[in-house]
Amino acid sequence: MDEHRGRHATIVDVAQAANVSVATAGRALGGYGYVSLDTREAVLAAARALNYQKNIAAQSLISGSAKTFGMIVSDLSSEFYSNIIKSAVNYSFRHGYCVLIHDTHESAEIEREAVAIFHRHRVDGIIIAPASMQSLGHLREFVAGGGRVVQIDRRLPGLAADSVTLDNVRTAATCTARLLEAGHRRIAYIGEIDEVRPADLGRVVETYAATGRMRKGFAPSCQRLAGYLEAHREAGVPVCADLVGRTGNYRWEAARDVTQAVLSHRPTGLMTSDGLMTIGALRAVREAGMRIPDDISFLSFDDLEWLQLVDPPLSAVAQPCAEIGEEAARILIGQIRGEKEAPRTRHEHIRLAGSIIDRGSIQVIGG
Amino acid sequence: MDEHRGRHATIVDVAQAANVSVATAGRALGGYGYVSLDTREAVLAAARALNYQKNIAAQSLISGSAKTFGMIVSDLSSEFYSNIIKSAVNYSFRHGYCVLIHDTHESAEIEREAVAIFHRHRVDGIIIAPASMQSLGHLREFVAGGGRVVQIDRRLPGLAADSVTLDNVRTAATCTARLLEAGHRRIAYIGEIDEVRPADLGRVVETYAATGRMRKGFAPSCQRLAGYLEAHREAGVPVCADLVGRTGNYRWEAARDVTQAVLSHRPTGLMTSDGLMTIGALRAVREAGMRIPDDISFLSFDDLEWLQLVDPPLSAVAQPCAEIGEEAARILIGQIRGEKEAPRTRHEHIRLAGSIIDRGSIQVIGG
DNA sequence: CTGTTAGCGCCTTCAT
DNA sequence: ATGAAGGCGCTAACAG
Repeated sequence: MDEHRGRHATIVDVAQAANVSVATAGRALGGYGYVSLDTREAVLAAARALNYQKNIAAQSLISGSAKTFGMIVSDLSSEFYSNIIKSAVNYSFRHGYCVLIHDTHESAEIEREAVAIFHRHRVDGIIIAPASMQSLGHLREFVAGGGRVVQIDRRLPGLAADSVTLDNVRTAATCTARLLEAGHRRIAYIGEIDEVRPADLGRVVETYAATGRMRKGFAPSCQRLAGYLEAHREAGVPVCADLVGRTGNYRWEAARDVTQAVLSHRPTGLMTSDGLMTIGALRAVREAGMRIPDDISFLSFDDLEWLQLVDPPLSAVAQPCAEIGEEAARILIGQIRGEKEAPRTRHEHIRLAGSIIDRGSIQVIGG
Repeated sequence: MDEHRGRHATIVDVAQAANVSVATAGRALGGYGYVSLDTREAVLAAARALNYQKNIAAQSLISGSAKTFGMIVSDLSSEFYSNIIKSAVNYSFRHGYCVLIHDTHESAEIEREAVAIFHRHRVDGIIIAPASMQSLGHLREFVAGGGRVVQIDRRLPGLAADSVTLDNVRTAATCTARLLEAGHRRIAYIGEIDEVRPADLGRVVETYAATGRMRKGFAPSCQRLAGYLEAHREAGVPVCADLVGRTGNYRWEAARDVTQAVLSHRPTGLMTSDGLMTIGALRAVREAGMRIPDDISFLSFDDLEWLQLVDPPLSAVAQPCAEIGEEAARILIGQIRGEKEAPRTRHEHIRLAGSIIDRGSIQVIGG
């Protein structure tokens, strides 16, 4: 009658068309149990003729799995996250999983909502770049209720869940070492560093120089500062606190202003803590009329597409986005497979290293 | 026993905890039918205590709707699509829908797979930027089976489905008019234009000049060429076929080479057919040692983030990504609402206009 | 206002 | 190798 909508063929329809029982049709369609070759083909033919598509909701009700992952990031359209999503989605699909996605705009409240909705969809796992260090109750609850979680990019220390992150300290140290090896002795670092109070910054640097110790902090810009300091220490090069620029907020205008100030202390090289800082720092360098790499060497943390399009192209350290996405999905699938008995108490924490893309913006100076 | 996984509270658990029947619990939880205030609160409290989350799979089995959309694009990580996805996802969530996503890398085969899987998930609709003009059988079948489809960015003429696209002709005409108004009489256009054979290009331009008619073609670069020609005609300015650069493929290196050749015909202004062409064209302009906007005015079709970061910043026409995504989701939701009886034969085709972002790369020359 | 009952589409024993 | 029957978690008739 009025079945112009939602008139999907069911396994019953297929069974009737093929003159078999629903059980047999189910076996042929689902690839389980015993079915004779002839019946199987008859069923498959009937299914094709009816354009039968298995209803995953029904399957999920029984199996408990919707063959679906949820993915939550703070900004879906950023070059970084969209690349991670792309690889995670592709990997998941190749392994039979769909991906539900959501964007929180860094709102913990929206994140909590997203987790709840994914829970209602009974996703087989959530890949998430947590929006907040504080509010993680919803994730804890999800995990406590048996939900699988893999954190990416950011890792909550208080959450019992796997993670795939960049090794910020090591990668920043590698970057710094590259500049040091090129002969630079006055290297500027521009970052948010909001976990360290402005008044404490000088002391942190000096303490590190004296003891080789510092609280690494959780924020990437702090961990990367640690790498910057470590590389100096290993090379036996003292750090001048005036060369560490702290914006305190996440705006490129602040990075421009801070860089402008730092430039007056005559660095010969400069590295940033991420792509946004790169924008501000580059602008300040240009406004100061300095030429890259002749007047100053430039190394961007985060490799964004436009870095190869500016003049001159800028060297950068690229995060392994594709790997991060794949690893996260791989871990989830691994968890699902390996859950015959083990209740899992230990967690996997993968830390990947970034790789430097050399575009010639680092000048080698007199060794 | 071994219920450390998947031990989700069900409506039965909640009903028992609240000492009511499942039906009553369902009514309280689902917000339908009559429930007294006291019972409702008791049920809700029990649900909260058990961290009950409704199983959407079960709900979907009855209602026929999983409250989910599917979204398929050819490149999830492109600035263009990721912005569209972001807005579509946000709009959908705000209206109670989740979004499943997939990336086809322009493969029609993967697209067919994605549609099938989304069909199995019984999505309430698919938002898609079709990968191929030819292969659309899977979409036809999906629509024939009662599936809802909204096309974005690209529109298949042979598909009975709504669409949200950019008005390429009008937008390109606006761009061209902007250059013409600035006094330019020799405006280069760099595009893929692969639907027109190289040998035919001159004839197409001349035919248009003579008759005001041309086959607009389906590919964006051709429709935008049409707009370019139309604007010239309206302004009474003749087009020189030598200024129309055809790459024939979608690679920035080709755009660079073609632009290099076109520059020898001394254009005073240049516009591209999209972001990739912009990369090649910009490189050619730089390599030719020409200064923007003094030696040549530059207008990019597609506004990418880096255009404001190069020196000098480049003016561009921005596609309304956020609007495209929202409109697509809005149409889908509208379709769902308006399907009491109407079997829908007419379809909605929304064509949005791009807007020019002026960054000063267009020089006004002697009027 | 509340409880009982019968499915939605599929998988899974258990017979045959 | 195949069929019959029960149930996953929820909603939608019905009664009461």
